[in-house]
Amino acid sequence: MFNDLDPLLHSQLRLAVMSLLISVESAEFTFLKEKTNSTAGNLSVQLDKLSEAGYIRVEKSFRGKKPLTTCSITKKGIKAFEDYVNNLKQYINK
Amino acid sequence: MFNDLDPLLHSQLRLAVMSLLISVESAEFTFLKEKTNSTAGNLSVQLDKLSEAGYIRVEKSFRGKKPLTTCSITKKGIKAFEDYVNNLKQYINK
DNA sequence: ATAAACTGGTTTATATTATAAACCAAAATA
DNA sequence: TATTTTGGTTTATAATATAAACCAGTTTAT
Repeated sequence: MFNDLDPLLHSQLRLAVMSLLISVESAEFTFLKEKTNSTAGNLSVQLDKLSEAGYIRVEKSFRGKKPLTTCSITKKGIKAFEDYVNNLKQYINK
Repeated sequence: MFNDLDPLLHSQLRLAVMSLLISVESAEFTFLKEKTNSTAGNLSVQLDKLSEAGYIRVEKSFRGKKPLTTCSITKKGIKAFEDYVNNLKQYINK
């Protein structure tokens, strides 16, 4: 009846991040921070979790002299997101 | 862009309970326990939270000699569930 | 009749999570 | 050169989810 929801994705901030990343090639930390309306600290932690799960790729570089963190979704991440959405439908389509 | 998701509903077990209750007049504790595959303790706690929020009504009676807990969704609960589902769509419709 | 197991839960403790606050290095600005 | 801003990370705290322990009463087996 109710499939389990991937706990990693069943989190408002991480889900918002994945939702953004799934429709772009890559996104910068500051872009994600602004779009999700999150604090930098919280975002940093959640990106780590998604990254450790292999759902996203996080690349650190520099733009000019400033640090630049760029994120992109992985194949595994896309699959996980799609599965999550499918499972979720069992809960919300009465 | 992303509306906040009601934290009370953004919980696998509570969401499953609401999902069940929205399509029936009322449901017994044991029915909810079985359908959601939850432990009694966890279910008990989560029903309390939904009840305190005014999202469900919990009635305690007896069937024969055994205690019987019966739950039903309230108007407020229906509204909250519908709002939650609508907000959620922003996250999952890329 | 009495012990053992089961029903229908609640309460309490613990692990996990989310979030905020504090911090840091470097760069830009006043 | 002091102050603020940028772009974050780390650490501490609050909130949540979950499991484990418990409880009152009932049924079943001995």
